[in-house]
Amino acid sequence: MGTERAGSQRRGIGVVEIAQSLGVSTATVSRALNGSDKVRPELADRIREFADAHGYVANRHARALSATTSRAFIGFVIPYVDTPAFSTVAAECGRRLARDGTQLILTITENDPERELDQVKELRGIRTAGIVISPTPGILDETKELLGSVPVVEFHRRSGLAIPGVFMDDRKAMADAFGRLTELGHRRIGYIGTTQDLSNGIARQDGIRDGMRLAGLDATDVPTQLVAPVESAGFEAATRLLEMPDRPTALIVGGGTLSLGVADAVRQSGIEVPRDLSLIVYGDPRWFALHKPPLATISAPYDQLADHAVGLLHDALDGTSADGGAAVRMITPILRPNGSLGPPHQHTP
Amino acid sequence: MGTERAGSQRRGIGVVEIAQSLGVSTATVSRALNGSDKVRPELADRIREFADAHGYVANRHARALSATTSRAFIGFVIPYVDTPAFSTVAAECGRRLARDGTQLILTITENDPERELDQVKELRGIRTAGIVISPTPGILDETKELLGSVPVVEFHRRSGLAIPGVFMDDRKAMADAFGRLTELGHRRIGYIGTTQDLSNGIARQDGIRDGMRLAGLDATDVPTQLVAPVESAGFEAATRLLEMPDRPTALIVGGGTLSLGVADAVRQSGIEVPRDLSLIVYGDPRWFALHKPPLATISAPYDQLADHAVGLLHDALDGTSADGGAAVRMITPILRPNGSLGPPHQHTP
DNA sequence: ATGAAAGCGCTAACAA
DNA sequence: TTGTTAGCGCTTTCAT
Repeated sequence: MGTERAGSQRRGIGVVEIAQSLGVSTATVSRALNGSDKVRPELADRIREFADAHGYVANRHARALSATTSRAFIGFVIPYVDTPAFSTVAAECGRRLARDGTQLILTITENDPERELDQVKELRGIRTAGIVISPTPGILDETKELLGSVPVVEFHRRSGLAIPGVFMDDRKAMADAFGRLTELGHRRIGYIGTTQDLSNGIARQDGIRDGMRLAGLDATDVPTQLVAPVESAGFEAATRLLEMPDRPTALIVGGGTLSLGVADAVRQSGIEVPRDLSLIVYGDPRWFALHKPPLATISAPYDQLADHAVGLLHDALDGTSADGGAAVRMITPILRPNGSLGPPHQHTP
Repeated sequence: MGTERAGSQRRGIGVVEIAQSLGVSTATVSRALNGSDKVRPELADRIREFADAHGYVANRHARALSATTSRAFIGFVIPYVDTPAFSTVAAECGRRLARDGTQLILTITENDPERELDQVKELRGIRTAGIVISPTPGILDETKELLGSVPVVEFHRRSGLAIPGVFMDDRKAMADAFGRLTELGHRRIGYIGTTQDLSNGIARQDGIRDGMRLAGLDATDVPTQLVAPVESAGFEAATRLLEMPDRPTALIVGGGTLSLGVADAVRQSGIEVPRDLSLIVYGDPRWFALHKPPLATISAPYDQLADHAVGLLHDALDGTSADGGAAVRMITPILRPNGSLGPPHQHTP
């Protein structure tokens, strides 16, 4: 109590202690520890050994403060961490960056532009070498300004800035899915998606429109429900569509969380899938494999996205990319057909 | 090209610039910015205004380097970020800590003790004020040593160190679930869980044993499969149990990922639930609501766990807790009965 | 190949 | 209440 902790090391050793113990200068120690080739190999080894033996851990703050050009940290800004679309990408990027000794700093905005601004400020305070971000729909101008001054890569959502990014080609994916249904003969197809605020909501609806056009259908053939991206909203939207007098013979859902609610509504309605209704949902196929029958899903290969994100980030850090043309890469989600797909059933009028 | 970026601020301003512009000392600026009450309010306001207007962001590294006692960072070490058991807790803790201006640094071990050691070292290098960790089963001695010298809170898994922690009382939860089945009349109950390596695997199996004892059953009544915590293993384990000549009338699963595989196997087996088999799985009820019928789940209230973790962390940081008795808090997962539960069906011998 | 010394941007004694 | 002056622990010229 109150007595200093006995023993050799109170708070770990630093370069000075190492230098003194070995009778060299701190400069030499620093060079050896950073693998400079300008140190006698034998000496360097001795220094590293000593450091290891004494559990030396470099103070990141000191290092970052003196060395202006450090890739010690990368900021990662996402709306949620409990959504696979974001968490999977975060995990993958973290893994890949760890190889270079770069530490990922994860921050969560919960789609709040104010929090987003705070986070980005904070990251600038940490002097992260770069930022990977999935911006909030209402991103603040001040945030944009801040982002303008560091290497940035965005994913899933667009900020409107001319910066490199990786995105899901949801438009194409939805058009493909729609096409699959029309090929099966469906002419009345319900769509449940998210509202326009969310940029992928737009793309997905655009995809549906593309599909309609291609099949020669118009808006009256495709009853649409745009709702908030929550489970209950999906449930209600599906219920509304299924209670229509002239109800659709197929349903496409444009959102992972929505899909859970929709699947539940379909189940409770007692409508038989795929005999009386074909169903394509959006999200992780593993989840929807539980459904009876297993549901056809549009699923996104997040690891690919992470790959590209890290690649673009490296380009941005190295200043490889041309200033003018911000690289944009698209990943196309995969349609996995399953037991929930079939031709429309002619029910008696 | 090559020309310095024109304009007033190259890399943002610092305390010196503010001090010079306002004709005060850096100390005064620092005090004003940190809300010290020893600055003339009017002056303080003027300083803060100026700082805001010029987009001042404190350099965290400099701050951390000079101020030894800072709560700027908390390290968070978990095996996976794409598993709700960890990601949900991380998100909650992050949210709660953000209120105090504490930044959470998330690191992923993937259950690799070497990576864990690296991460913890790294966190020490960042001089995080504390660490919240869900240790790997094979945690290294060196890691333990490092953890001994900072405020630490563990959750979900135990390191064996005498440090505060929050855990799920899986033992009790499993015993309760088992009890529910025996109350319904089941005398032959299959258990599918994870191997002993994972500390919660042990607790869950212990719970099953408690339930057996209470119901007067012995090991031969409870065919058990201990497997790796992956979906396919769950599928295979369930298949094995369901193909037994004297097959169980009920099944309990002790793991979220396992449960997905088990549910799938049950579906494919064609066995009718709950008529010929009662089923209790572990995990998020939303997932298993998709099943037909919706499955009874044992689900863990992760937000509560996060609450306690943050609480314990604060205690540890404040040195509130007595050195000897490391606080341990238990959270009991909730059994949500559902359509998958019923009395055993007497099938002809 | 090595050392001496000057910072990086901030906070914290100690003076005034 | 404000200013002066040291550092925090490291990297990095510039000498040697």
